[in-house]
Amino acid sequence: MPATKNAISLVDSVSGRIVDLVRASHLDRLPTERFMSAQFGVSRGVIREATKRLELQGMLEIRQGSGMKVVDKLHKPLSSAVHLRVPDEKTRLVQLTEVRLALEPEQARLAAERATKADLKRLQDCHQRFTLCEDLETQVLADMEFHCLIAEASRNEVSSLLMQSLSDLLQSSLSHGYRRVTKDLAVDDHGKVLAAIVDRNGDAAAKAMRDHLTHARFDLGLQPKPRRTVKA
Amino acid sequence: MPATKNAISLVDSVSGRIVDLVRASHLDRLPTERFMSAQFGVSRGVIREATKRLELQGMLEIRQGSGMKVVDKLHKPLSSAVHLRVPDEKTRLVQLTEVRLALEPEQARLAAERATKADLKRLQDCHQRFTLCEDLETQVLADMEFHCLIAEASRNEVSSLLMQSLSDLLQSSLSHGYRRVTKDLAVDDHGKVLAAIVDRNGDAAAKAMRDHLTHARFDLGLQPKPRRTVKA
DNA sequence: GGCATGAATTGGTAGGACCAATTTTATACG
DNA sequence: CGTATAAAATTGGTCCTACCAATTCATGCC
Repeated sequence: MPATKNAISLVDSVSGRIVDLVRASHLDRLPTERFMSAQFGVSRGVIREATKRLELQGMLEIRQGSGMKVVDKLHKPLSSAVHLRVPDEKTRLVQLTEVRLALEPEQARLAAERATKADLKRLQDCHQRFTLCEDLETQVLADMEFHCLIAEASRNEVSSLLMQSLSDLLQSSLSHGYRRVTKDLAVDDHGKVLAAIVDRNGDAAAKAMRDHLTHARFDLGLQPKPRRTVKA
Repeated sequence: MPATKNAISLVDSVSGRIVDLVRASHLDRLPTERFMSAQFGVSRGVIREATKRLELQGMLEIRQGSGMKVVDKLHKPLSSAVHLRVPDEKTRLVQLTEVRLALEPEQARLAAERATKADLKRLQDCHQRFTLCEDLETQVLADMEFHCLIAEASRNEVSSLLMQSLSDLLQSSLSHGYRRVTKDLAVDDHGKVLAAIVDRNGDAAAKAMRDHLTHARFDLGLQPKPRRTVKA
């Protein structure tokens, strides 16, 4: 903790205690600031700073007049970090797509190996929703949901967290006119990914996902950077 | 912003203004809380909450009595999110390694295509440092630095941000006795990755990195999950 | 029972006081 | 003049009280 050499600040201590409380109690709402201030024996200011920290970390949603709700949106911090690091939307989309091309074929491969029946059901339901939906906003949501479900089916929580963050970032960009209307190709591609997962064929799932993302990149008007031909 | 329906909170507004200030001025230190409170016309409490947010986002380091230093550690939030989501260290390491197996070969491939002369020099210097170092802590640092430099050389900032976060998380685990002493193999593997990057051979770089990470996984005693043989 | 209004509750903000850690300044000594 | 030490100033951390803004709950009316 850079703030002190040895002593831990009250805000640090209290935020840790709130995390423990949330984990131990499975509450869906936290007590009020005033109550916790009395219970923990600290000022309301310290509670505020601690709870604001947890809000930023995606663990709480805080509403004036309404209280604090416990949520699980731990992917939020990455979304904002990426936003801060790469403020330009086009650049960000290019880079996110490259990262997806690395990550998602492996997610699909692992999903083919690890998906439960419930995972497959969710994927199939989502695919059907995507196939049938008409408006752009619902398309974007179903499209991203399909990808997040695959990440979940891979049984890798870090990967899933990354995918949720990427999904948030992508939804913003895709809703801003970066999407051309080629839903039918995406539906076809998703179908191939899903079929390979259902067949437990990891290689096919990875290839189908790679093909899909390559199509999506073209669809979004994002060309890969030209290959360098000069030696160092 | 869940806190209000339409109005943006002062903390939100002020934190945005501080980000703009940091970006516009290239200051390495921020003015004091009291000064900003007067300048922005808000209470010190609001400044505190705003600056604490930026500290958590990896943009500031705050020290009592000393002031606020502007830093660029935007990867920090992901590190803590992963820590919150996957508290068990062994599980986390398994999952991080899987993510690395997806991400890093592509980073190496792109680095082979995009690395500048300066990138290559840094990689070579780092590799030499790794080769010559003796103590475990320096090994871990040089090892992770090599990987982060490759991510930087890929010219993808999102990827680089991810790698920095993964590196932080890994350093913690690797320093806790998860590492067996097989530095020579890692030096050999890094050498192969570097040679492929220098040769501008993306495929070879990706393969060398995949091989390296496979070795590292074995080295760390992390076995892949058994393949499922049952159809859905 | 549904709707409108007022009261209570809960988070948001302001400001002043005081404490704790760091930096700067002043003083003493060789 | 240079160095070490102490004191003062500065800067972040915490506490308290008061008041504002948004939401929820209770009450009254039709």
